[in-house]
Amino acid sequence: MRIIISNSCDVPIYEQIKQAIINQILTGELEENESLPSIRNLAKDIRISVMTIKKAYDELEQEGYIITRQGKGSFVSSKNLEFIKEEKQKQIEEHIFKIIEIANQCDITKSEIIDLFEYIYGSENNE
Amino acid sequence: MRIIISNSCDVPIYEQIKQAIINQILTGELEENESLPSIRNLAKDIRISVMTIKKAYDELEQEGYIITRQGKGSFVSSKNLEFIKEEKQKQIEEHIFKIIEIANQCDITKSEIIDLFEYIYGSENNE
DNA sequence: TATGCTGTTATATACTATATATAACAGTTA
DNA sequence: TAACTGTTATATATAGTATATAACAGCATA
Repeated sequence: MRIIISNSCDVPIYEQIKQAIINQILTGELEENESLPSIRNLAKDIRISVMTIKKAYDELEQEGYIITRQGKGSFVSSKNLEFIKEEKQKQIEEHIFKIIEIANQCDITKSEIIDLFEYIYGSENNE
Repeated sequence: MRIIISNSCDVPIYEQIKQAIINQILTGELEENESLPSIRNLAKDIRISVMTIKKAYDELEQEGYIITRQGKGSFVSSKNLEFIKEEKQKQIEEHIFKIIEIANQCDITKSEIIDLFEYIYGSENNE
């Protein structure tokens, strides 16, 4: 499993691990029911405490991304694609909230934001 | 000075103070060269330690929003508002890049994003 | 110059989140 | 039984946040 941890970053290690795994689930790099590395192995791999991995896995389970069984291991939970799309839409909504918050601070108008979006979208997607 | 602090929020108090003051500068509620409340008065007003106010003011000075002089007080720096607006626009661009990245992962279309934006913008701004 | 404002610095304490290490415990499978 | 899984408990360390207090220093003015 490819997970890169930054110690200089102010995001907690367990959070970085969570995000890396969520990302791999959402992109399909990790498939439904696929087993995750054991907490001990992953801890050894990326030279992190077992407890830190456990904390990441615990939160992933609580949020419904994985299922953990004592003695067996952890597995990507079998969720439908619609759920994943909803999760992504929530992420987009978070960014939109932040954009509106910033725009309200400095009189940037709705149409200015849409223009900016259209411009960036166009150059990103070669339209 | 109207500053509302939430203790239940996970954003540090000094950060909430910073954001409140930046907001007031950007909206013009605090004008250039206007004096800010003294750290002791503000601390008393909102029932917060002087040191916490100082930390907020220190960071505001480091980021160029205010100027502090021992014995005199703190003042809104006479900074080009256009510069600040450009900084904010860069922040918005970063969010747009991330939105497009997420959208490309799961076939969310440009018009779906714009619809979502219009919807959220409308409910946030009571249009 | 004395008073009363400013901000500054240093010290001590406290709580929480994060991260580590270690050991013992418990479930699963071969 | 052996060798994997995860779980729980304990202890320790560090950093960030927040508080309280006291002493120090600059500025303005009566």
